Order: sequence, then structure tokens, then C-alpha cells
Amino acid sequence: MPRASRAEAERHREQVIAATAKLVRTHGADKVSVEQAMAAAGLTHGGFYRHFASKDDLVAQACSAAFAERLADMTETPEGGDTSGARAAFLATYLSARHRDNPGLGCAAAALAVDAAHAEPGDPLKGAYIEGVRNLIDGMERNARASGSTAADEESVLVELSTMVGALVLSRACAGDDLSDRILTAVRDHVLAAYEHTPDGKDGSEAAE
Amino acid sequence: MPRASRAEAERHREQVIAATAKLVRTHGADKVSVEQAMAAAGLTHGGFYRHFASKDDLVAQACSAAFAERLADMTETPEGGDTSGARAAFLATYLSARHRDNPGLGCAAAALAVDAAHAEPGDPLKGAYIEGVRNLIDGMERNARASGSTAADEESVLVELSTMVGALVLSRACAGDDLSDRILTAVRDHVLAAYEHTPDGKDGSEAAE
DNA sequence: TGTACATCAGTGAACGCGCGTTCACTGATGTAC
DNA sequence: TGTACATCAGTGAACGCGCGTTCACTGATGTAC
Repeated sequence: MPRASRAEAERHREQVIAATAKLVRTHGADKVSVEQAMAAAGLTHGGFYRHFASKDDLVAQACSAAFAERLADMTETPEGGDTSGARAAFLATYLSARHRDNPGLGCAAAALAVDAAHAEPGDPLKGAYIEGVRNLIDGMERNARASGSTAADEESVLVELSTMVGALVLSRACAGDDLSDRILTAVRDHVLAAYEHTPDGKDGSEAAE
Repeated sequence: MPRASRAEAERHREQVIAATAKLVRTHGADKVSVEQAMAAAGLTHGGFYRHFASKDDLVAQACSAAFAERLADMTETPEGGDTSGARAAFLATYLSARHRDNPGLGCAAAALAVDAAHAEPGDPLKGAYIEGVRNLIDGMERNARASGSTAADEESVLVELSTMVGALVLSRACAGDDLSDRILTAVRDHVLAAYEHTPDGKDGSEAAE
């Protein structure tokens, strides 16, 4: 494959970013090699630098892409029609065993938090992560307001996000042990219970995909 | 230094573990080299395998040591005499900028969660982490009961731990940005407010070191 | 208590490996006429 | 529309580096007598 058309090259670039977005959430930024990322688009590693300035550049773009995936999911759901149960369903899905066991398709804020924390101030990953979290918080606030929740202020959203991210991160770290499910269940019950006391709150505990 | 006495060798081993417990929380398990760990005891890397079976072995021991440090802190505080404000002080300290900015001296559950999540089932780090979290949860339950809290059941403790770990992890990932402080403050206010409604709850928001 | 010897903590060089990055090269794509 | 040429996406080998691990060696420590 000595020369691809521009359209093909662009598709390759997108494939590499999408694959890296998944790999990076599953294994961590340092465990994904340039070779693996390129192989995901059927390419060898040599052509990497025609697409990206550096590995850090790719990782940052993959981080943004991972956040964007989830944001698309979040804003999609309410379009279905019924907005009342959507939020409960979102929470139940977030705190499901399926989400715990598939970090590659899941929340970037949880999966990349430690990579972002270890990134130096100048690292593009840090910027991409912070922007992603900002957008995520905005999305949660909008959804909370749309569903008529009483807890739509920033503080409530920050607490809720912290609780959910913490539960997911801890349950992944304890995966394989009883404790992992107990954390997920306890937090899911707690967060959902808070919404049964809300105007149009519904029990969505079995609404996960 | 061609041969140290047994007592010296044992002290060296402890120094290496203690230093690694700090390094691993600050930079992540993969970013700490055998050479760095040994240098912390003034040694060269060659003698490493007289102390540890492998790097993974050292990391697992460092993980256990990191959890043990924190548990010692937790059980120490109430001895001071006044148990009522101790828990609020612990929470405020946990959610302080100081804790965020010094992961090397801080909570192992938060700092090592992602490393533990990436560890394979057989990896000794995973076992050490899970045991550490178990002990931490037990300690929190005991403290909650000792302070007469109404939320001393396992479920409440799991929710509280998730919230605190999530807030710390997110605030570290966003360090340098406004958002980082906002997360810490929001969650600190929220968690402390929960204790003002408790029998002997006191406002400990400024009790942090 | 002294002596002779075995043990073993620590050294420093070397190994093999995987990684990010660079580079000369290839040949189809894209463009200028 | 065709031709001639420049561009540049992708290849594969090579680089330098840091890492975990191994090993022959050193010489003080620990022990047996």
C-alpha cells in the first residue's frame, strides 16, 4: 500500500484515533504503542508521523474522541421521547457490570483520570481531558434541568459525577472480587434512590441496555 | 558497600518499600524503575533481586505499605480524645488541596486504583489493592460507629468512599484548572453537610491540617 | 576469645526487549499544462 | 482528455534509549570450631 488517496488517508487517521480511544481507556495511555494504534487501521508504524505530531498528540486526540463518543450518547437518549426515565437509565447503565467490564467503550473521565493526573501541565492530554470533563458536566447539568430535577446546580452535578466516577474506578480496581459488585450496587441504589424523591423520578434500576 | 549486616539489609529493604510506596502513588506503578527504588536506599539496582522476586513483587508490597500508612493515620486520630470532630476533620483533610497535591503521602485507594484495574487477575498488585480497600472500608465503618454516626452500614460507607475517591481522582486530573478546586469544595461541603444532620455532627470544614 | 571459612548484600557490566522516532525509498495520487 | 511531473501516504529498516533481569565478582559479615 504505497500511496493512499486523501480520502483513504483521512479515514485511516480517523480509524487510528477511534482505535486508540478504545485502547487507551482499556489499557492506559502508556500501554498503547504506536504500532498497535496504526495496526488498527491496517497500517505499519512507519507512516505514523504523517498523521500525528507525536504519540502524545495522538493520545490527546483519542482522549477528546473518547469524551465526544459519550457526550453523543448522552444527548441522544433524551431524543427518544421520554425524558423522565432517561436519566435514571443513564445512571443505572453507568453503574452496571457491563460498563465496569468494558472500559474501552465507557466513560473517559473515569478511564483516563489517572493518565491525566500524571500528565504534566503542558501535556496536550491534560487539556483534552479537562475540556472533556467540562463538557460532560455541562451535559449533565442540561440533562438534569431537562428532566426537571431539583439537583441541577453545578454543585450537585459535581457531587454526583464524583460519586459515579469513584464507584466505577473502585469497582474496576476490585474486579474479580465480591467487593466490586457490592460497590456498584450500593452506589447505584443510593443514586437512584435520590431520584425517587424527585418530582418525576422513576425507578429505572433495570433500564440498562 | 560490598556487604551490609542483616540489620542494615533489612532496613534497606524497608527503605526501598517505603520509597516505592510514595513514588508509585505519585507517578504510577509503571513509571517507577527498579533503579529509582533502589537509589532511595542509597543502593544500585544490581542487588534488587536479593530483596524482591520481581518488580511486580515490590510494587505489590509497596501498595500494601501505602494502605497500611493510611490505616495507621485513621486509627490514630480518635485516640486523641475527641472522637466527635475527628471524622469531619478526616473528611476535610481527605478533600483538601494539600491531599490532592501530595498523592505520594495520600490515599492509596485513589492513587493506585487504575494501576490495580489494569493488573491481571494473577498480579500480586491486584490482591494487595483489594485487601487494602477491604481494610480501609472496615476502618471507615469502625470510625463511623465510634462517632455515633447514623450512616455506619456498609452501603453508606461504600457510597462515601466512592464519592471521596472520585472527587480526589477528578480533582487531580483537573489540577491547574479552576474545576479542580470546585470539585473539591463542592464534595467537601456536601459530605460535611451530611454530618451536620447527624447526632453529634460538628462543622469541621476548617479542621484540615 | 581467636581463627578459618562459608555466606551473601551489594556492585557494575551486560543481556534482550519494546518503545518512540527518523529516514531513504516506493509508487499511486493529484495537479499543472 | 492526455501527458509529465510533483506530491506525499505508506513501507521497512534502523537509531537510541530506558527498562527488567541476569551474572560473575568483591569483601565484610556471620558462623563453626
